[in-house]
Amino acid sequence: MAERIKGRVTLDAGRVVDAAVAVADADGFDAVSLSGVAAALGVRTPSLYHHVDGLGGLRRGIALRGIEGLGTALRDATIGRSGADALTAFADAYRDYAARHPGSYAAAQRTDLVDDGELHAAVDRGLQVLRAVVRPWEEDEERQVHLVRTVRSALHGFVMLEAGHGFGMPASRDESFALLVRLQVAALDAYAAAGGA
Amino acid sequence: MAERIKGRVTLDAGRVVDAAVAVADADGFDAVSLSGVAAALGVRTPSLYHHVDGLGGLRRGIALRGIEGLGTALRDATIGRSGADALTAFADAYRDYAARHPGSYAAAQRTDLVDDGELHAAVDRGLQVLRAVVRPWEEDEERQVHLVRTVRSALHGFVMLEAGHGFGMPASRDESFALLVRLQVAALDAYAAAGGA
DNA sequence: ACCTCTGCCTAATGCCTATAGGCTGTGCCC
DNA sequence: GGGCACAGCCTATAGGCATTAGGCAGAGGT
Repeated sequence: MAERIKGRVTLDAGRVVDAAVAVADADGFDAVSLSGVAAALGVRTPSLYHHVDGLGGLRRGIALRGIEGLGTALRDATIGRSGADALTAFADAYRDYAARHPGSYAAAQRTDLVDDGELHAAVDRGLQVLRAVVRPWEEDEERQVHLVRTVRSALHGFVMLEAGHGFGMPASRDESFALLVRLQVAALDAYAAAGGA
Repeated sequence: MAERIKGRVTLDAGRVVDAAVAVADADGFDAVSLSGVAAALGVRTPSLYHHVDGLGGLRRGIALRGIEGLGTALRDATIGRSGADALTAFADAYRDYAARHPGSYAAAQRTDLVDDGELHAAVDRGLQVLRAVVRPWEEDEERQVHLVRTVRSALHGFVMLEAGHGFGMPASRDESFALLVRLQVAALDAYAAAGGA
């Protein structure tokens, strides 16, 4: 496809994004620059334009990786589980992924990526997993949306605050997260018990 | 203090940050640049350095505004309320502030502002309000921390997702948020009923 | 009236993105 | 086996931004 052998291996869109993801996860999303990635690849900056569509395209590539990686992690974590068990596994996988790939996760939250069909589809694949997880508490698809948003908000918020060192108190963050998940389950139980109020 | 009258009013640290906040809230935090703010003020870029400490200082100023503004909004909203009533008012004020000041809110989440005493103190003032709000469900200060983190995560996550157009489904976001708040209350009730499990 | 100081300015540097156009080696085709 | 076409790297260049250095003018006190 786009692989040449000479002794020195040459570039490739995938390899460029690989390098960018590495920078993003190591030094933060804002630290990603074309010149930095080019330097990491041992190449001059303009050469990257043959593989990605400028800085915007590179960032989009990182975001797509983040979204897809998170989606598969979530899917893998919840396979064969249901109810509170599935929700807990989902939550742990979510937090774990964000902690391991802070740059890619942050990239996926860029607001300038709206109306991007491929990205939206990738996000939806992840949300389908969560939708399936909350189904035991709410059959109706219309109302599931609100539950999905609620759970997603809690997880996303925790993960963002944790990544941004937003938790100043010395109390254990693991413990806080475990409580958060338990409270989500309790909330869903209460919701179902009340018949979807 | 730093106000001169000539016919043309001159600069001031406060005025510079004012202009920056206006840009941030209108065009997004990432759109804030020294050159843009200088242009908005009818001034050349280097002139700003007499009032703020470069781009970093300007961003910090925006963040501080966001944190303090949010804190006072939260305090005002919860005065004279308690229990579920207070939590609902807190949540509504939180979301409302973030929606009205997206740039300042985003600025307040920058990860590069750790170990900044003044900022931390401002954040703590806001968190004290939330601490007081959850007190009816948990007296113990150690364990309050986890509840504060949980509620804060849910609100922060919702607000961030909403600001980033993360909710693709056409379902009402107001309704989702109202449910989120109700579920937080239900979760806290279940927590208290179980004696802090 | 002068002197100082505050606070604006111009000038210049360096890093970044982005575009245009040249050069080289690979692999195919004759 | 030799030339031809092309992929993919390169240099050169332009323009935007942050940042620093140093000049200049007006306000206010003495």
